[in-house]
This record gives sequence, C-alpha cells and structure tokens, in this order.
Amino acid sequence: MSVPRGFTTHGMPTSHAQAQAQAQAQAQAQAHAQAFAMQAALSQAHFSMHNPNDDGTNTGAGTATTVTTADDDIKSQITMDTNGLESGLHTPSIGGEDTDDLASTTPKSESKPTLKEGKPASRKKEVPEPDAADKKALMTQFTWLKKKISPPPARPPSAYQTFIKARFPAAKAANPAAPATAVLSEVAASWGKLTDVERGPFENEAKRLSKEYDGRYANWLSARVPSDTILERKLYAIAKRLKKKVAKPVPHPAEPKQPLGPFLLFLQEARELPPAGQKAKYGVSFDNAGITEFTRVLTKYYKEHPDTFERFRDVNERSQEKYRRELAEFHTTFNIDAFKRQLDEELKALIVPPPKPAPKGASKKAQAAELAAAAAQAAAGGHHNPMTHHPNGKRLTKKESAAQAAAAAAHAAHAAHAAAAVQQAQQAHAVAQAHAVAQAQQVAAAQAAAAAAAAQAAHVAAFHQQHAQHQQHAQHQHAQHPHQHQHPQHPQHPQHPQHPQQHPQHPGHHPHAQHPVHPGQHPGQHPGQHQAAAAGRPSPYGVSSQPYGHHQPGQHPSQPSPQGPPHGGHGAGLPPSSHLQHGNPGANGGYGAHGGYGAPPGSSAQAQAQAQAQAQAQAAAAAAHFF
DNA sequence: CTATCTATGACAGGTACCTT
DNA sequence: AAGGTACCTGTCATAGATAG
Repeated sequence: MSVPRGFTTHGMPTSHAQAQAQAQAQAQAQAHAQAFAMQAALSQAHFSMHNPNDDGTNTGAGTATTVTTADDDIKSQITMDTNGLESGLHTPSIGGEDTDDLASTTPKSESKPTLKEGKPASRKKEVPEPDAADKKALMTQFTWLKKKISPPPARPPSAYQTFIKARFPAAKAANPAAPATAVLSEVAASWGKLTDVERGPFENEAKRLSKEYDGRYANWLSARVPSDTILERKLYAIAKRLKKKVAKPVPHPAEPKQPLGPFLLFLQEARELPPAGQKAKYGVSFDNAGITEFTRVLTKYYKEHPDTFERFRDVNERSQEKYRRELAEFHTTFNIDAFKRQLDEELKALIVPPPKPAPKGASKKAQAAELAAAAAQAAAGGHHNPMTHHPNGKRLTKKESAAQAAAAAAHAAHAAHAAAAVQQAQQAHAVAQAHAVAQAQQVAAAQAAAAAAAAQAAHVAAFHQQHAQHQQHAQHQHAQHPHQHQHPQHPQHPQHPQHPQQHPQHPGHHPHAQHPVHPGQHPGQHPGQHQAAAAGRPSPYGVSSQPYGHHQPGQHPSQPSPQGPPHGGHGAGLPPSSHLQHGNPGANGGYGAHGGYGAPPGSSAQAQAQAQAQAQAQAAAAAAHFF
C-alpha cells in the first residue's frame, strides 16, 4: 500500500478516491460550518454593537460565501480577460500610474536572479541565535503558550500498530529473556507474513479507531475559536526561534485567505489544459512538464509579456480589496487585534522579572486593589480582560480569581450603587493610597506605575474589597466542594467528555479525513479535472477553503447551530473575545451568559457568597475558553 | 527588511505509532 | 533503538502582497 503521495488519488478509480475526498471535504465543511456557526452565534450577541453589518445578513457566513464568490468572479474574469486578449496584445494604454506600478514591480523581479544559477543559497535568513537570557525568556513564553493551546487529538494507530500492540505482550511473555527489540522484530516479521484476510481484523480495528479519531478531531475543530490560531502562531514563531518543533497553526475557517497574486492567477490559468488537439497556450503543458519546468517556462513568459501582469492585475486588485475588507471584518468580529495586544502584554509580563515581594499584608492589599480596579474598569465598560494571570505571569490563585470575579460581579450588580460607594471609599482609602505611594518608593519604576494605576482606581477598591471579603468567605465554604474548584485552564484536555457522541454529522468512512496539518494528502484533482483548483483544494494548512465556501446560508451566525454549543467545558457560552470587546457585563448578563453576576439584592450572605462562587467558576471557565 | 502566504505535484526524507 | 506503515513536511520553481 505504499504509494507515493499524489498517486493515490490520481491513480485510484474516481469512485473510491473521489468519494473519499468528497466525504472528507464534506466532513470538514460540516465541522467548519458547525464550528463557525457556533462561534459566530456566540459572537453575534456580544458583538452586535460593534458590527456594522448587524442586519443579520453578513458576518461570518457572508464571508464564507463571498470567498467562493470571489473565486468564481475571478475565474470568470480571467476567462473573460483571456478571451479578450486572444486577439493579441495592444500596447496597453496605461496611465503613468500604472506604468509606475509595472516599473516598480518589474525591475524588482529582474534584479533578482530568476533562474537557478544565480539563486542565493537560501531565501531564509539565519535568525540570530537568541542569547541565554533571551532563550530563557522565550522558553518561558513557549511553555506558557503551550499550556494554553489545545493540541489536536493524537492520530490513531495504524493496522500494523494495532497488531503490534495486540501481539507484543504475548510474544514478550513467551520469551521473557529476549530483548524487546528482538521480540519486536519477530512480531513485525510475523506481520509481514500475514495474508490480507489475516490482516483484516487489524485493518478493521484501525478503521474503527480512525473513525473515533475523526470524531475527536471534529470535536476539537468545532471547539476552536479564532484566538486559538493567534496563540498557535505566536507559539510557532517562538518555537522557530528556539528551534523547536510544534504543529503548524490551524487557521480558523472564518479567516479569509490571502488572494492569489497576478502571477499565481496566471499560473492557475496556464494550468488549464488546452482543448484536445491544440497546443499549450504558453508553450508548456502542465500535463507534460514537471512542476519546476512548468513554472520556469511560465515565469519566463510572464516576464517577457508585461501584458500578462496587466491582465490579472485588476482581478487581483479586486481580490485584494475584498480580502482586506473581509480581513478587517474578521478582525472586528473576533476582536483579533485586542486579543493580540492582550496576548503581547501577557507575554511581556511573563519575562519581566517579578518585583521584590513587598511586606505581606501590604502586597495583598495592593493586589486586591489592583484586581478590584481592573474589575471595576471592566464593569465600567472598559476593555479589561478578566485576568487569569498576574502581570508577572503567575496564575491567579483561586482566591484571587475569586476575588476578581466577585468584584466584577458585585460591581456589575451594583453598578448604580458604585458612585455613592466611591465617595465613601475615597475617605476610607486615603490610608491605602498613602500606603501604595509609600510602596511605590520602594519598588521599581514598573511597579510604581502599577501602583499608580491602582491608586487611581483605589476609590473603587474599597467597594470591591468588601466583596472580596465576601468571596473569601465563600471560598471557605467552598473548600468543602472541591469539585467546584477544578481549575478551568487546562486546554490540554479540551474535549467534551460529557458529550462524547457529539459528532453526529460525521460521515462514515474517510480515515484521516481531517488531519490538521496535511497539505498534500489530497493533492488536488487530476490535471484533467482542475476546473476548480482554487476553490476545492485543501489549503496548505489542511483546512480546505471549500467547506467554508459551501457554508450554508441557513447556518447564519446569528442563528445558533441547531445542535447548539455543548454545555459546560467549552460550551460555557462565551465568545472568545467578549471580555475584550465588552467590558460591560451588565449589558449581556455576565460572564456565563447565565446571569451569573452577583446575587439578588435581598439574599442572605451565604447565598450571596454561593452566587459569587458560581460567578467565579463561570468567569474562570469563560477565561479558559477564551485562552 | 524579511518571512510568509498564495498555487502546483512529485519526491525524498522525517516522524509518529508502540513497547521494553 | 528496533521493526513496518502511513502519513507529514520540506523542497523545487516563481511573483507579488502582506504581516511582522
């Protein structure tokens, strides 16, 4: 079965290979559609005020369909243009600007050695080796990021591996004195001697496991949010500097792809086979020439015929325009930029050496004040993101995050109260302020700034400290219910154990259908069938553009997926960036979207504490989801 | 300024899988 | 490290836009 890649699909009868590919594409489409529908549905509620297209007709789904439409547009445009040019090229009556455009690109390409002989050894530039300190810092960031990333499920074992697993123990037991390697060799040899029939059960088992894997993968995929990709890209970049290997980032299906440049559009067109009996348009046929020869000849042609550039430029420009628009929309919808900023801050904070510990009581106070201030900012509609970590990168303790959540919750619940409380608090906190200032003299400048920020918001702090105390109380009671204390931030275990069956849409039979990074697994269609090469091909990231292009209009992001998000786990109901985008929890009912904020005004202290604890759990879950 | 992304398919080399 | 398998990834040619 060891067939060169690319041959499998090409050489196989269409019935099997294409059915597989189709099933795969469909599965991906469904998974993506589901993922996006869920994501977008969640986002919609939270982002509607930021989304100019809030008429419910154009968010992510619109993006999806327009991507395909763009491709179609381009295709037809290319054809049109090509046909129009068939008569030969008139020297394009291009304006000065256009000429400049051309001139600016052409010399650039000419100055580059185009053919092999002059090619520089490598396009890659050696990244300077990070020094020891840098390395350590990068390592810190690397570890931190890695914890936040939920890797795709491990691939299922092959039939052979299943066989080894089944047979090895017995073989080893039969000959305990023999070294494991010898036993393994023996078992491996016996695999080689198996007939197809004998292999059958193992093949079947492998298929079964593969199916399971498909389900796990679909779950994993559907739980992804756009910010996951940001984290992965960051990790990838850092890993590169550290020369470590990590999985390639998997772009979110809603993320628009860069459009093809004029040259690639030209290549794509040139790939079209000439009608039977006709010679290849550009003197080289994709069918006959190897990819390198094909590209070389066409590149030569491209350079010698500036009109080629002209021909595709318009198409490209329109695509670029569309791409920029969609990208901007994507960024807005998912609040990508804010997330990046926040991430950068957190990463930076990781490598700032932690300030010298201040006297215990005081530092706790300062921390509480800071937390409360941050929470207040959030409650007041700022862009604060619930913190899961200290600025120094340490994870918040349960107590602290509880305090934070409680503070935010309480503040939201008593927003109207706040102003009055502030006045009272100001008085009470003159002392605390003085304390902060005194501290500021002792610590580094950075800490001073933080203290100043805390002091600025200290008037709110008094108010929140009350609630932090409440929270401590709650924590105390809480200790008897450890199950509620599970730390939410374990992205390594992102699955939804409560809903193991949650991939009903998964079509039956396509082993390894959805590997996250699998660029060449189904390397397109046969050259004779490449009418939709751009639209239907899996992207180099393994995320096909097709599924998204086929995104059903019915699954508009504003309408929750029919299945709805899974409960619990990732399904806490929080969009990835809601914290960033909306610091106003009062507007949407709070972190868990379950009205978890604060306690009813008239409830007992205990009930209040419990409610706050709940809010904390929800907030924490939300934070976990976000990161 | 440089790396990356976008397209393409063949192919070589690498890696995960498992266990001791 | 051993075994075999299947999949993964980088490379090759190339231009131009964009991200960092």
